[in-house]
Amino acid sequence: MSSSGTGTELAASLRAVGLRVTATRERVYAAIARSPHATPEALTELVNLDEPAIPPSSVYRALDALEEAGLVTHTHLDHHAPTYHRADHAQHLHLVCRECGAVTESPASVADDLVATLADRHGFAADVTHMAIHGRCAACRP
Amino acid sequence: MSSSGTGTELAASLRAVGLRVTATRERVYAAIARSPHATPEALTELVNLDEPAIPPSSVYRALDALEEAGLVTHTHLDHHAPTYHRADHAQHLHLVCRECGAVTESPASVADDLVATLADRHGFAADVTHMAIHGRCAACRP
DNA sequence: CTTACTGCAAATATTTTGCATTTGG
DNA sequence: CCAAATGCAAAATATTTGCAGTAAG
Repeated sequence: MSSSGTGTELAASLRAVGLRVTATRERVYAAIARSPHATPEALTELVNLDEPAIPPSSVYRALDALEEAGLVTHTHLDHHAPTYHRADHAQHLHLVCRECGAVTESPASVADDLVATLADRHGFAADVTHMAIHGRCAACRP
Repeated sequence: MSSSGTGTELAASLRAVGLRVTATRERVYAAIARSPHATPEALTELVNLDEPAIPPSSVYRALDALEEAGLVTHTHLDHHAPTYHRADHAQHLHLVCRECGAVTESPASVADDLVATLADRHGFAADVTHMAIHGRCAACRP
């Protein structure tokens, strides 16, 4: 049980949807695990601390593959910035400070009431796992 | 009180922050009022049903100006799509269907509990007005 | 008048795609 | 082996910017 069996899960999840296990996908997945809330650009940089370098286009394709395998999800925390995180670490909401940009996490359960209300009133099945809430964090409040 | 004095409010809000009142800004603002949740691209198209045509770059600049004047706000409902709405019509959340893309609105008050909880547990002042919730709408559920 | 705004076109930034080559299963 | 994935470079998309002319105040 060296490193929580993550490598094995990655292989299994990819194969389960008919995708291959490649070095590129392993490296991108490892980078996401190391750096939650990272953008594709940031992940490219992070991944390329090691060689051989992986071009941005391949990072994008790896992200698609990982997402298709259900290993990662992405959220749009701000403008041009999809951020990726591991699916098994996704049960939280993102509190994005409009002031300093800090991203805090909160357990998804705080939104249970809201989810129930939306299901009730609109028949809408909300996935709060993908939710970003903007506002002002404790540190940036007067 | 013909049309709720909107034209006057626009002029006043722009001037209040030292911006000028121009035909471009009036037309873009009118388009937003007519079509909530529209992207810059959609607004450009809508605005250009009348002539003279306004180029995209000017629409972007008008949106910036209107936002700076506090007349409109924008939200990111999905990938490359900031959507604009009038600030005085913004007290709602956006329920975005991942299936069909439909955007439903729900009064912001349904999130009151959540807002209170986040303030309580994280000292985070959430602005649910800018919140998009992804999921599946009633029509797209089995 | 004076400075901000606009239109146009070119520049940026970001993500996607075609295709020959490599590699996983 | 065969199909899928990669690397590279070029294309597509979205947004920003420089500048000279126009118009708001």
